[in-house]
Amino acid sequence: MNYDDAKMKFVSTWGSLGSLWGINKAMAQIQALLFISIKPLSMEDIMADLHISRGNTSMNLRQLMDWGIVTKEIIPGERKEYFTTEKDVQELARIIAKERSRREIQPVIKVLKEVSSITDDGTEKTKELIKQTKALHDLTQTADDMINKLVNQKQNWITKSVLKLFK
Amino acid sequence: MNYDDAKMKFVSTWGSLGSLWGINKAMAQIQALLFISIKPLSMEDIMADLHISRGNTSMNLRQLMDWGIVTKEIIPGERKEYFTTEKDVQELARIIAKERSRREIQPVIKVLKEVSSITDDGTEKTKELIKQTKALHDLTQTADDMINKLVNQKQNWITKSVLKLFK
DNA sequence: ATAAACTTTCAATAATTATTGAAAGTTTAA
DNA sequence: TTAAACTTTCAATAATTATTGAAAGTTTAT
Repeated sequence: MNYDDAKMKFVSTWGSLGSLWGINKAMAQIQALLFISIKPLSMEDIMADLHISRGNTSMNLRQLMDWGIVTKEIIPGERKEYFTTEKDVQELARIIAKERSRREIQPVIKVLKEVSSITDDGTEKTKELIKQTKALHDLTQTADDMINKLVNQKQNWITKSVLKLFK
Repeated sequence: MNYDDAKMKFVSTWGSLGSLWGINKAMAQIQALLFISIKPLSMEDIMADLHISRGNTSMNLRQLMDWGIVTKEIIPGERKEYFTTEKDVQELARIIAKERSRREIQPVIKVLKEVSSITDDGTEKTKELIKQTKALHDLTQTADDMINKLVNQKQNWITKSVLKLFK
């Protein structure tokens, strides 16, 4: 496999994986492109490489910046804006996990807490609803805590040492 | 909040959360409904409660069974089929994590390995592609291992003890 | 102040994904 | 074997989500 094939394969795989980390295809592809680029890219560069429109590129770059994954780079003497992505995978994972937690997990935890806190009217179905949503709340909360704590460790040794525990 | 409101809120929240664990809305809602039900439900029950068609119910129940989350229950003397879901959240999490790993993470790991194994032609861009996809491969692999190992522990004490490590 | 170079916005459209409903299929009871 | 009771399938349709492209907006240089 040559460079161009490998690049294409990586970009499109990462793109279709977007759903796994909760973003759309174009957004994931732009990030992938920047991730393996050796220099900042302009909107033109991205449009040409990915064959997507200017509007699409602009909107998705903005979203990536909102996530804190991509930043504008000003190149002196250049009129165009250039973009780069976080290049360190650990840091990337940290940002993504934090954002997903904030955007998706926290709201669900809130609802689960609410639902599991209704007053017990003594009926079996109410008891079951409370019991099950409480269990889900605890699990979600625990998982969320773990993800955040794991991902906040900047050093890799923690990951390794935890892994050892389970080997 | 009364029982019916709480039930509705839970079912619809869990439904819209479907995307987070990679399944569609109806599928997640059916699972949610079964999860808080005190007895197995028939297709009719589910259709009526969720206001969805017979075809939709049938297809999504089949998918939930493929995932291994829902099972058919034969009730003696009854002609209809009844359905139940796994009620233990830990076990539920185990099944879901395992399936997602198998369906989505493994294929990506495979591609990352492939791409990061192209022959180094000495150019800077190839070096960068190899370096970055390798880093992504390692991270994804480590995360996948951790998820699987954590989730395979049936007892909750492991989770608690890991958590303590990071407090 | 003007115009060129560039970016953003957003209504229209395309692509994708979910849902329906009715016909075909299956199982059970008599 | 027939018919009633039930489930599955799948082409048509609806709903949702992503993408385009051109007009409007912004910035910079002269």
